[in-house]
Amino acid sequence: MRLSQQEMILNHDRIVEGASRLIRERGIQNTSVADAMKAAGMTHGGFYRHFNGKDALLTEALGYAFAEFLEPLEKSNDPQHLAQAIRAYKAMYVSEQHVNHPSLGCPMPALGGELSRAGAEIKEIFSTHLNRLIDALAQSMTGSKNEKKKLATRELAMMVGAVLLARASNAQTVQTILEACEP
Amino acid sequence: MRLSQQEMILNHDRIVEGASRLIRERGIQNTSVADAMKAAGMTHGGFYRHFNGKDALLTEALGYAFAEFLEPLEKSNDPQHLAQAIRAYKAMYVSEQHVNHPSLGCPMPALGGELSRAGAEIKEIFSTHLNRLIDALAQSMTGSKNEKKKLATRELAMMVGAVLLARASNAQTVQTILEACEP
DNA sequence: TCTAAATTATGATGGGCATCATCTAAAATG
DNA sequence: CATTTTAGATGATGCCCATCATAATTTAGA
Repeated sequence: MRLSQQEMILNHDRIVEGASRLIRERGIQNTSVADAMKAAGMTHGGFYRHFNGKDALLTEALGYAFAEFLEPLEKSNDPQHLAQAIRAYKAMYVSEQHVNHPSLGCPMPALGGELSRAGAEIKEIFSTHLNRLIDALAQSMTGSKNEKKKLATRELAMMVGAVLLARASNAQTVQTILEACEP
Repeated sequence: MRLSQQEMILNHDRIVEGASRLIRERGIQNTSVADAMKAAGMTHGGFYRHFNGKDALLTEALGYAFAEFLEPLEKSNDPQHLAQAIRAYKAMYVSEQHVNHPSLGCPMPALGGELSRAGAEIKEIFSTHLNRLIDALAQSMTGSKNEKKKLATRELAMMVGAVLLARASNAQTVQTILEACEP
């Protein structure tokens, strides 16, 4: 059954990518090792050839989820269209699409609760990517450097909170939250 | 072992209150029926005399947590000191104390993630209390009735997001979030 | 006082989970 | 081409949990 090294790397990546979707969709605790392996088309047995344990998978999957979700924002290096890209990104964030499809969405509202009880390493990863997102959003703010970062932090907190609240609310309340918190 | 009806009601309330603390501290899934009973000074056996199952306890505990957390805000009926009470409430919300002590804090950042996967009944309870909190905060806003509610919703989303992000962040990032999101 | 009802404790059951030992067959290596 | 290495499959182990049946014991009521 042995695979080539290339195929093993592909499998590894498929496990991480699938796990990043599953944990955003169902939560970390509701995603078993067997679930993650099945999503990659394998059985649970080979898992420990790829990762030391579930925590190691979580670390990689969290990083992947952030990278995937931040990519469209950080890709737009063109200062011409930066403002427009940020506007579109915010609108996407505070949208019914995002509320209803966490598996491809932001890891922060989806996993924040569980990660609050995680270890220092995970919190470090979380903080790093959070600050990356804040810095990206700050580019479209006005004021001093500190002021821009502050405004971006406030707005991001609002967007994260809006998605979190909307996901736990009934349909009617979802609408009022999204309308109130549109960028 | 039979207790008086009074004592049974007291026991029931103690289970609910303890559970509301445990689930905010550890999460719903990390709080077992046995944990909740032990917190009330009992063993797990008698649980099903009080509740149909874990879901029934969750329903009551969530309602209790909201009631307890909203009480200090809604208690201040005096329009004289209302503005001051709301100011103090917001400051308490976006504080290191609140970030570090979820067991007595707001259920929304603590449980939002898990509740997003809960059933309609739970989401109804969540929405009801969320709207109560929004209405309370809206009293200190200016503008039309709709505008006031909108502003309160935005600010509450920001506060909830700030606490959620801070709890999953490293110590340094906690500070920048709290400073940026202070009311 | 004595019987019956009811609350809590004890213990069992069945299911899910993370982890690991072992097996297999195919790729690396020489 | 022969041997070694190893990715993944199978299956077992031990733990935790929700739920429930039954036992023990005390209050409520006759």
